[in-house]
Amino acid sequence: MNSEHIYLIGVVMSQQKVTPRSEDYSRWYTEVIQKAELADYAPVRGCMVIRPYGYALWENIQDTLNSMFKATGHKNAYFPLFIPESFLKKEAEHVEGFAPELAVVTIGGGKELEEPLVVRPTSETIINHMFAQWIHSYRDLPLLLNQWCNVVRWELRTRLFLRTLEFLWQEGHTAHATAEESEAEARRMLGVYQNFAENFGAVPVIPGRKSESEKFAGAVVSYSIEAMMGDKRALQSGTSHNLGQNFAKAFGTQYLDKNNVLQYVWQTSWGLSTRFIGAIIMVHGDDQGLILPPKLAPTQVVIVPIWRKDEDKARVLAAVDQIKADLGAQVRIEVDDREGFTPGFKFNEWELRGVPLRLEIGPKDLEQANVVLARRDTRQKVTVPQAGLLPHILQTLDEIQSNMFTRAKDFMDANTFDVSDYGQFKEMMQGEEAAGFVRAYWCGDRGCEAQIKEETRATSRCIPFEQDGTQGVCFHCGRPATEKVIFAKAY
RNA sequence: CGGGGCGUAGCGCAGUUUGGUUAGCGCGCAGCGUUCGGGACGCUGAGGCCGGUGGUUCAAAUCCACUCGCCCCGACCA
Repeated sequence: MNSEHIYLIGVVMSQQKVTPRSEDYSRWYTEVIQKAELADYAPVRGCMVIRPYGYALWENIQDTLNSMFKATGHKNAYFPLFIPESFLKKEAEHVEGFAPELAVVTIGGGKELEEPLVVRPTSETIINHMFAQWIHSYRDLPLLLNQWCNVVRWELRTRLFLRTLEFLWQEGHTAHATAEESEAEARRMLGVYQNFAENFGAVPVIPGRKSESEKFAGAVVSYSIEAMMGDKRALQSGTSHNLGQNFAKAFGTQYLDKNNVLQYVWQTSWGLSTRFIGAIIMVHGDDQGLILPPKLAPTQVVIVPIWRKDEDKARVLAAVDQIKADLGAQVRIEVDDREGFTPGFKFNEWELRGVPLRLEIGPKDLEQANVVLARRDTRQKVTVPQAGLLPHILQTLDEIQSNMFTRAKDFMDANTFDVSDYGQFKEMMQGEEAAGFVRAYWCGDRGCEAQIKEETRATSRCIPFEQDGTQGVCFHCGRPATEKVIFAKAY
């Protein structure tokens, strides 16, 4: 490989397109989403339109998770949007948890319905209703299903991708013969999420158990992966629940075991939603806009051809066609040959849209048989020969992917603190700015957590699996504590 | 649901205090020409139920009443 010229791209710009993150983080967030054309506001409050670019990102998330679920033996199915209201009421904690945020249909075809239909906020109930009919024998177990769908939760305060009235997700639902199996399944699927988040989204996460008050309504135990956003707030990026026999008992989901004894099944459910797109935006983005991880980016390489005269144009575009033919099968490419936009404009636009790698090619490059590659993550430009371009690009995309993860991991680690003094914690959590993650001994008591939330607006995010095995005293109430917990301000 | 703010072109705004003829500016959009290696420029042009309803008036974007919607801040959340 020839000597590569490396230089940083000038940051001087004639006009600021996006509000800098340091100025107003949440404004930056909404502006980036709209300007990058990921999503737009819908005419209904709290709802959003996912635009083609955002949906392509979601499709890549779906494809990746789908192949992971296939590898773990899960099959896709689809259950109805409408759930009889009475179903929700069968599991006590479940109703209590979801009642305030249900959308309910009371009229159909112009007539008042005999029984109102709930628009699914999640599908445990209707799935159990069906499981009860499908499962008869231990031979029917385990039953491992997943569905991709939309769900509706009538939230008060909404944010694009993070919390909208309707959102897209996948929900896995499984039934098992033993408590050990359902526990193992819940943990296994959280592992799948961690693998996905870290190795595909380049989003480092802390896997752990949810506290009593943060756990899913109707679960015995909830697990989650927690990620740190660019403003040091926490975002729950995926959850997995061991439902025990709670729903099985409410719906009579039973099977005959080997001894011909009727048993309730043990269940799990787990979900990852379009919220994860919010995580990608906030974990990686900078003041230029999005930075998408190569493995999930709808476009991995954008080619910007540059020309002055018509004769140059023809030659440059011919070279672009050749490059496209060489790379096309292995790299997701887009060629930006729009007329009437200067190269500089296009550079900025594709950076805003977060394309990991840009390839510039113009008359000067043709003479030398070179191209210019510009990395989105480091904003470095290098000149490389056209010969051997494919392996070079593939390697660069790998480097970007791992650099993005490392950078995010370093940020999270640098903003995670061990604290034992509650006064210090309170100090840290003061003000609007989030201080990051605080790891502290905590007793696990519901009331204790409620007080902490009241006093600091921080909540327990998860009790990490990774513990050093030592014991201590609760940093808030002083009672004995066996585990350290992550506290943070959360989305 | 309580407190604060805002509705004028696709977006951002001016005009409203003190009513007056054809409602303006920037960006964006369309056409043409010159440009093109880090956000180019000129000319021409399209685009408005001034959130809605009712009232006052010779006359309402402007004054009055009601109403609808949105945004921000406080109690819930993938």
